[in-house]
Amino acid sequence: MLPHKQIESKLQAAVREIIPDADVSAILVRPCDPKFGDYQSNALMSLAKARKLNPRQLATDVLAKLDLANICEKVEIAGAGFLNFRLKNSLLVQTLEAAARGEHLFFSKAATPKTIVVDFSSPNVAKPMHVGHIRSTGIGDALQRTLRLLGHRIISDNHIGDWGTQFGKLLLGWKQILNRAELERDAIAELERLYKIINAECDANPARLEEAKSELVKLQAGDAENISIWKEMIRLSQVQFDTIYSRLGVKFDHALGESFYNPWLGEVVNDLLAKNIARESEGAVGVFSDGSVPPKEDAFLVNRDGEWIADPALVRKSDGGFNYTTTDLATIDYRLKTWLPDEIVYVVDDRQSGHFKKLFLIFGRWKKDEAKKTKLIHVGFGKIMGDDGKPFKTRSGDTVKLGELLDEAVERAYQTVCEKSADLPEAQRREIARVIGLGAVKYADLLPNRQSDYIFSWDKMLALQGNTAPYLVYAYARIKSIFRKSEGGNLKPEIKLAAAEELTLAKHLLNFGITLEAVAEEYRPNYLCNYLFELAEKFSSFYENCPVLKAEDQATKNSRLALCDLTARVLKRGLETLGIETVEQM
RNA sequence: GCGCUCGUAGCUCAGUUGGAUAGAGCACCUGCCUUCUAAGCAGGUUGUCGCGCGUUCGAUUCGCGCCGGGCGCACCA
Repeated sequence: MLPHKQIESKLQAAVREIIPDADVSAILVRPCDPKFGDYQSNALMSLAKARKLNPRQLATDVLAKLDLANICEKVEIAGAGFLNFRLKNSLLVQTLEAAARGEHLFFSKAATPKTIVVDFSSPNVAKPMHVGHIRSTGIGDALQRTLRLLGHRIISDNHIGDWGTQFGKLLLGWKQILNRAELERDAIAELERLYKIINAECDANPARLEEAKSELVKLQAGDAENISIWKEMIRLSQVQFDTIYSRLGVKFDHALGESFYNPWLGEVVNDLLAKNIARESEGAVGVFSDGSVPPKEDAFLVNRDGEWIADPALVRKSDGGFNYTTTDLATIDYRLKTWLPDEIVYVVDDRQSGHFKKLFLIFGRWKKDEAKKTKLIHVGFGKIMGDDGKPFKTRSGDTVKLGELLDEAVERAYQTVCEKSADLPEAQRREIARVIGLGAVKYADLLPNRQSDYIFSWDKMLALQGNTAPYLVYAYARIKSIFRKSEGGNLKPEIKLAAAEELTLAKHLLNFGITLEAVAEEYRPNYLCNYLFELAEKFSSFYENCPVLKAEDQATKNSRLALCDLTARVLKRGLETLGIETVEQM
């Protein structure tokens, strides 16, 4: 058991002795400012407050029952009732040596593994993946990797947009203005061209819109020609998706698109109607307020000029077509029946928070018992803005295509590799540029808190200095360079810590697991970014001040080599968890 | 109008049950490559945490009000 878990567990036991009925699940310890110690707990102050006790007295009482022999130095009560813990050097060394022997890597698997469906990326058929997709794809992938690492059973599912009204227009375009040669050359660009032209025509001309609708109706009715064209569009899009995902190293267990759920949509609506959850209104079918909460908190009401009016979620349009709420309900139902998950996590733009709020409420009304067993979670994220504060576009007003962004990143990285490492063979420089360029883009997107909008900047996203992926990979490559020069020999799992930089680095290694748990708990990969950046910083400082291969004696050299190796392993594993590769040399 | 969300250093952003003297990167200045990769290290400068009130031993964090930005508000997803 990792030291902080031991402290926590002993602390909880001590609290239980003083206050037998206390809920000790919130009694936690956290890494803290080194001037106070290695770990801190402020939990006793909250507990004292809730029970109207004197916090310092409570801390004193708990401390009297707290036996941390062999774990910590003398525990101190500070301030209003903080407990400050300083690890015994012997335990720190033991923990590192166990890691050096391969017994752990500073994290432990979840005590109760959960089954979690992670729904992310969800690109649309016949449209190019653009810069916005980096968010859902990168965050979703980092989360599935983190949860898997912690021992959960993950089912990742790409809910591809392969159905919907846009296909009416696409079919019309395909039949009337398709350029076969262009389709061969760049299928997605050609499909996008078709859509833009027909869409503009439909806006201007109602007759054109009717034509498109009629193509859609034929598709929905199973018309053989339209089905065949539709399938071809999906196939062409899938080629694009596969190319991008392969470059990004993103894998899904399933890619059940919206169309997969078509067979059940009618049943869903009928069932909702039969159970009086939905009702007809103006020819459509929708789910309305059930009056169970005050209007202000009611997701199905909206205030217009002082009056509360219905804001339903439609599940069937007046023309008989279905809405995405219907598809999403069928999807939840399918996932629950198929995988029995404890959670379903949706990594989707925050602008859809209203949709998910309603969706989850409707599902709760529709399938009460199943809904109780499964947590439905919307992990939202902010928009990517241009430097004018508006949604990010290229100078010509187009969205930035993801493939082109990745190309640019790799190209910029290549320029730098050629400057810094001109002596490496070209193939190796290309490979380094690929890893660094893609890593820079992913890391720049994962670093900000996912909820905030951020301003896109080529220079920032492709930056190779500062708090970036290249900095982290560079730290890794420097360690690997040491080992290339260490002339073999087996690593000895014997650690001794003397220099301040060694201690700082060693203690930071121990916090890898806490960080992973925080990422999983709040679905925030940026915690891991910051942890790894700090690790690289602490390593760099160690590297400057503590010679490894030229250490003063053999024992120190062995110990430092072991520290280097552990740092490299955590960096590699951590970056891998963010979906970022490493190189041995750069 | 109503709801959601955001407002932290010159710029871009962090800030983990409310917690100790609010941090990082970029930019700017000063040092450091005849010792393991200078994509680096060491140090320096920068704040009414939008404003006000409240809860609390303690508020960037919670509540209320105001100001300012963004998003959403029935047959697109």
